[in-house]
Amino acid sequence: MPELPEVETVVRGLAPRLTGCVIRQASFSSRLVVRDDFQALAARLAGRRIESVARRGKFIVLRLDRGALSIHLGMTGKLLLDGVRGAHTRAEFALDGGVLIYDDARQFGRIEYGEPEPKRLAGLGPDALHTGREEFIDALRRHAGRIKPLLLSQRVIAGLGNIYVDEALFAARIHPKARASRLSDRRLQALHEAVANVLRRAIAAGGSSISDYVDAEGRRGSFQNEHCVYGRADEPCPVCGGTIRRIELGQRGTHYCPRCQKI
DNA sequence: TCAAATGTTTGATC
DNA sequence: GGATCAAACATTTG
Repeated sequence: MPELPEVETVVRGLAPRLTGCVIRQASFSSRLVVRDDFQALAARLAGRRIESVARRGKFIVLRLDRGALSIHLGMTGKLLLDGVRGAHTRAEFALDGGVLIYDDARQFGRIEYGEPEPKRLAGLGPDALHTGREEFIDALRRHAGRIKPLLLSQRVIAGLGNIYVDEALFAARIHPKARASRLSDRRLQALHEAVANVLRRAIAAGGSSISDYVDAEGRRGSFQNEHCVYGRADEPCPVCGGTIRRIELGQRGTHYCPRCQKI
């Protein structure tokens, strides 16, 4: 569910409500989501003040008066302000300004604490939304692989997932199997613009809700209505009228227009 | 019953 | 060191 635009939407909803709040009590119930000792982590968090709420790639980062907490939503994670606890609630944070519920059916999400920050964040590449043209091109050019798996790798560029990679490649008219090292400057510039453009539009729409993504207040996004290729196999291409195809690439469903996107 | 799902990690192999 | 591929995690939905 959550790629950069969805995580950004959640962070924008949380930041004004959480900043300055104090964590009164934390509790956890999933060994998969929380790998640390529950009691020790709860003890560490109790009494901590939330200094800021930010996004890095697909991670939500709560900077505390000591250390930082990162929350990755995985595939089905939801972070709900004053939400209702349910069968898939995996963590709860009692704050002086409300309750924050972490709900995650598949438990692919992760909650980690670190000082000064969780180790996981160190391996992230430059953020897809805040990377300049030069840095973006440079990050991709260093690799010989196919462009789609590269864009999905969070070490190369952080924040993109299956939906927005397919949409950006379509907008830039680049075939998902194209080799990054062989794309011209012009085409990589077009890709950089397409990535920024699709992400900005998706954020403006509150993200994409394909199955169950909701923001911190439980609201769905609407960008799924603007998808050109993702989830539209066998439908006509909005640009050329050809048929959108779905293939498998890097173990992920991949959608593209064979007429618009040539290698 | 089977396939697919907005993600990431790990290990084998070339 | 890279790149590629498969499998794994666990659950829901069509």
